[in-house]
Amino acid sequence: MPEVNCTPHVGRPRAFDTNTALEKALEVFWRKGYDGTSLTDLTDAMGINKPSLYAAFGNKEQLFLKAIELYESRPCSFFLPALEKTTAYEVAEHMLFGAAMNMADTGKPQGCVVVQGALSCSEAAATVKEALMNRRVEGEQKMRERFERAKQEGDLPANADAETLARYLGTVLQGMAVQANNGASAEQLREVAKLTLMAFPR
Amino acid sequence: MPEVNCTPHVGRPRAFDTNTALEKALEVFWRKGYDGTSLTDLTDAMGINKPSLYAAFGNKEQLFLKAIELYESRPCSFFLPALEKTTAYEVAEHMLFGAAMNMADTGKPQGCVVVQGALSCSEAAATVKEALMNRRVEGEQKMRERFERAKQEGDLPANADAETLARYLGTVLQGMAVQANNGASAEQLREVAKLTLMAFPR
DNA sequence: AGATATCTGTACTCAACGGTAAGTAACCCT
DNA sequence: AGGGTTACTTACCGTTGAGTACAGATATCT
Repeated sequence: MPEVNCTPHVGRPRAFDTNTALEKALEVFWRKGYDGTSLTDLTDAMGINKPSLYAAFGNKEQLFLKAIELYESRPCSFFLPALEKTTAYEVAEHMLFGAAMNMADTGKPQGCVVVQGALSCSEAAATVKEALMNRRVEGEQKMRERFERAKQEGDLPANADAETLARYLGTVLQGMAVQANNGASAEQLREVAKLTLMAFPR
Repeated sequence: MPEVNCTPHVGRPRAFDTNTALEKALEVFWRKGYDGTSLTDLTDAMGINKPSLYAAFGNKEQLFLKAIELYESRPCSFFLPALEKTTAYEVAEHMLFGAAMNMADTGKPQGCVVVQGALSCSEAAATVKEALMNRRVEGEQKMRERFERAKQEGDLPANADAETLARYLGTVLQGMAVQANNGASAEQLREVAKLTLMAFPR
């Protein structure tokens, strides 16, 4: 896998930090979506020229995919940490409250780039759309597996439907992204989270 | 308000049906989003040339807004009928099951154009994005008012939080739109609907 | 110091974008 | 039948889209 941050030993050194630039690109894609973002939007935000962008990241599509990777691996990401809680209920709890805080964070664009980056899009964005869809589906798959484990460990009843519980949570999380775009506050999303948990077996 | 379907008595008659053309435009916007849809996409689908489109609908933005109006007023729309059910629980039930059927309908684009038409978008789409956001928020407002009425009528407990219940339902409905885009079936969405209703007071 | 390798900025390509001018075709009214 | 009005078709406008050629700049390696 070609590393974004590999610094060659020869030649003129890069005048910008690729990770910082990638963060900037992520923010633009997040706010404007893939189709709504132009290369000019990107280069303006990243503070570089087009040839530098192409040399460092390939093209618009690859830049987007790298930005998504960054998004999911950032320390403030709540998804994977939530999965590691000790019971299924706690997993759901941390997932929902983490999302509430994260998606309504006013220091970043609202919502979730994996949801809103390319939900409906042009044919040119088909690859990107599919990549995002796969991430959403995989996220639910991980929750499902976690809940199946919980059934074996006994903290979910044996008759619980792990698949539907995962899809239910996925639905609320994705809905929260839209809510955040509607201007919902973190507190309002927490209220939704509490209500969501009332349908979750404990 | 200028009516789309006004047929003047003089001059050459229109060679296409404006409502049929609007349906076609709606379908394209629904699948591709506002930014992802080009005028060529539209004229191809509508079977007309650009000047006809501009003469009949104004411009791309106005065409989109008219398509949304059509979307919400279509007979298959489930939202307003659900509001008229006799109890709050039945309202929620019909809302959720209606959405499950509607959004996963394979005869149309998946999801909901009000959610995915311009969630993240360019500055050129700002007006359209705001219009969609307002529709989503107004939908929740209508649910909230319906639930407040239900409290007075006694079919919701007096201590129920109408606002949060409405936002909860809105969140799940919007999440279902994303789920449908993920490829979720109507049956899978119905399972989510059932689970959602478990948190709803009856 | 010189050769080599990489990055940067300017200036460009060409296609697609949203939108329109102008001439022709088709209808109603008198 | 002819005038008035509206719509359709073709060809175009200027702008912006993504992507690149090329020359100059700046580093390491020998």
